[in-house]
Amino acid sequence: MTSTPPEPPALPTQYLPAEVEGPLYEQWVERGYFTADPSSDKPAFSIVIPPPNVTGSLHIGHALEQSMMDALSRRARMRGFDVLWLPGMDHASIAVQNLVERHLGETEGKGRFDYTREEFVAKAWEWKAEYGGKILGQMRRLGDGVDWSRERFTLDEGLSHAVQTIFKKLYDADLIYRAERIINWCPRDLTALSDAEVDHADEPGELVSIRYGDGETSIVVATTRAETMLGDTAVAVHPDDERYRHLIGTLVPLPLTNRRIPIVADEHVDPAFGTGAVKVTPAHDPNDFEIGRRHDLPMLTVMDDRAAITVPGPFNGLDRLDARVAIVAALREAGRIVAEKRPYEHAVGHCSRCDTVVEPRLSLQWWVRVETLAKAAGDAVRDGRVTIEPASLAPRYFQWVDGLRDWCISRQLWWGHRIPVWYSPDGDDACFGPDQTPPSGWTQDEDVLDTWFSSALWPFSTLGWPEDTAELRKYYPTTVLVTGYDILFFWVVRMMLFGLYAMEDQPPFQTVMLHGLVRDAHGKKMSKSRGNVVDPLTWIDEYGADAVRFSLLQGANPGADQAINEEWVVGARNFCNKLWNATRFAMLNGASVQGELPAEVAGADAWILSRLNAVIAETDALYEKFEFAKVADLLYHFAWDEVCDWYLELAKISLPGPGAAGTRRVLGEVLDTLLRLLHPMVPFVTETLWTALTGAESVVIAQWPAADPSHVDVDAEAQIAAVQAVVTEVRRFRSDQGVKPSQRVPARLVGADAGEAAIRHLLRLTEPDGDFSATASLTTAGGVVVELDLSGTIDVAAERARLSKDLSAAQKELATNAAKLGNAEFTGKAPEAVIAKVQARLAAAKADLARIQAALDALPTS
RNA sequence: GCCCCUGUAGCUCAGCUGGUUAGAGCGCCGCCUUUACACGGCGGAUGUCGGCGGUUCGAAUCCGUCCGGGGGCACCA
Repeated sequence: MTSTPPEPPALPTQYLPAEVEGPLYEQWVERGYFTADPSSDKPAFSIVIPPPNVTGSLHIGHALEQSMMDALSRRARMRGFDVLWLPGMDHASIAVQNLVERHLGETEGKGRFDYTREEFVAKAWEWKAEYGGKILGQMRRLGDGVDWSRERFTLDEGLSHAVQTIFKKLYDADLIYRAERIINWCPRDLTALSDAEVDHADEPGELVSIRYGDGETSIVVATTRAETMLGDTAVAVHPDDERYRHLIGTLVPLPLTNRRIPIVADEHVDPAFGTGAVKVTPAHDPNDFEIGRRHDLPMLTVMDDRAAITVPGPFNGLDRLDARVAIVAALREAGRIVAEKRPYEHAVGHCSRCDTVVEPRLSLQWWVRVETLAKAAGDAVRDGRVTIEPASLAPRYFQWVDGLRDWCISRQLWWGHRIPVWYSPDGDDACFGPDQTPPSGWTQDEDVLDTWFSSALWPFSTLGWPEDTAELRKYYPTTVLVTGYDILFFWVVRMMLFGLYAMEDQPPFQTVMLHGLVRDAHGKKMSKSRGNVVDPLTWIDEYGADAVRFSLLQGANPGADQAINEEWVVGARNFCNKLWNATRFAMLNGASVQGELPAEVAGADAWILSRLNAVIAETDALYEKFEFAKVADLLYHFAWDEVCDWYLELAKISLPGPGAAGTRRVLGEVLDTLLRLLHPMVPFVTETLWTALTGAESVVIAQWPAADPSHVDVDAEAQIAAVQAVVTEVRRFRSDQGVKPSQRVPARLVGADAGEAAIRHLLRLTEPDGDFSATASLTTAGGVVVELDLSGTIDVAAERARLSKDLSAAQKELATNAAKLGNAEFTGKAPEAVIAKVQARLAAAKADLARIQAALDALPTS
């Protein structure tokens, strides 16, 4: 596809991302670069995107996560894989329903129950069409190379089919069941929640001790939820508790009611806590529910679904919090309050969606029986079929998966996958698969499934399961899952449960790569209330997508949180500009990318090819471990320090000379390779530059660089290292002496050998002329002597300070190493190589010391 | 209560299996219109590696302990 090498377009002196990004992205998509091809012979590399909420917009965490996935998949494509990066969105049941409700309240002034179910769901789809999916456009801004032809939505027909299929499969296997249990109920959203959807927070409440009964047979209980006493059906004590043994089996009158409740013995009670006696409200507390089951106690529900009291009498209709105050007041008046502790810090569960205090409530719901599924999910990681990166986060996975309790999957909502169970007029129930028709007269269960139920199927439902598709065969199990450690439980564990079950024990992914949270410049969590949330899109607008991507990847150490700040992005933008100008320089100087490399390379050319080879190998090794930060750091410093600061400067010597053709070819090779290495991280600027440099179609489909060990050149590396040492040292001298960088200084060099031309060029040293008089002589670290004619303008004090500093460093070095070698324990026990190294350092220190001392002695005494 | 992570330069972080004068980015100081780039170049300063103790010839790195941050799980009547 290469066209004839074009005339090098005149690049402006600055990279302007806004002008190239949009058109480039559209071009990539149109050319089908991101479209997977299951029929190709190439091996598969697949990633499914963690589906963002259809309501969502791109936040900085997405930007990080997607930058990682894009880098991995772009690199895989260049390495010759058939890449599928599958995009899509989650229907986000509760979140969307709440948004749509609010929207309808604002636009039509109506509430949810003013609509029929069908009307409401239709409104939700309208809402989705109009406002949903904003994030998809933003992903394009970031440059995500996803396969848009395979975009999925969790409420799509195909995915719904998958949901119904697996529900039936689990139902038939008795792994889904319906039962009345204590669930987490949100009195605002009017739905059940899973344990994972409840956030616990310590809050100041009250601990009230209440005396039940009178005299010898009375018993004092402590509670933070006095209002639930109306539903008490027992008092429990520990069976071994001597204080209460005589009361076990007796009945005690329940205050404010005319009921008498039994005192029961239960191991669950901690005799050391409070009074050692617990009021038991089986219908409003999970532990009490268990006690109630063990003792066959009545389960008395005393609140409605909005958490208002339903017991006839003075408290009827009161909200639970008002009821708490009223009931404590009534008990106090009745002389039943023994103690009150206020504030009393204790954990309270909140709805993760709307922050309302969750009400534990006895309720008939659908559940997934997780025991065998969770065992399989744990084993898949234990036996190495799935790797968790970084390994340090594996314990957290096991903490979740090994302690998993049955999962409440039904939600009293309308937006979502409706439970595929129907009831006969006689009350029988049956589950029907997607291809089955329930008998007429049967009615479907009213509830929908937890959003995470369909997300759990994502790695295979998106590939066509339960149909036996080419996609499913080729891309499952997916290669790697990239997601935040904060979502391990919500999503990763559940994909493992269902993936292993549905796909014949094949896990949904081979590796789970967990990243951390993006925090603000000071490592603080971003939140609206703190006001420290940053919008990646404003940064993309200002600095370009590549700058945002690169700055995020620069901080991305596996599993660790990272800070981000606008200054980081500026730095990354500057880096892109550096690449821009390096390529611009190369093109202005006739860099060539065609044909073989010169057979003989020497000096800087040999050195940079040797370094390039090492950098390729290192980059590959780091990518295998998902060390994005280290890849970014490596390429940043190679590009900036070695290529730009040294190689380009050195190349300026030979470019006009007789070796120009060879250097032009090496220069082209270096830039070509560097741009390919960087493309997965900074796709736009590399595409712009690489196509301009090479005239080829696109770096997106270019080949990933391969290390070539034949380029290793130890001598050239040593030669350039020596040049760098001499140049740095003389520059420092010049700087200390106040000699301007541009000033040319006559000089005589001794011992510089092949490096002399380079040293002269970089230091702007001219050949000694007729009246050359060495007024300064520097013997540098490599033994190279540089004599300079500064016409007697040496600043002796500055020079003495400089040399004295070097002298003390050398003395310290000498002493450290001499001490080591003088230690028989060290020489006796340390490995050969370490001793040799110390000896070499000692010798070098001695030489330095002599050299510096001589220079000091040569200074005129002022 | 159990478990995990973490404390390194002003800030944010690398330094894994112990062995150069402990590094980077940003910031800071000085010099510079040197013909790719001032979104730049060159030079420079800055750390008793949280404290104490131990293992070792040798500890930022391993062990113990204490102090300080962050997080997960369970319980919280």
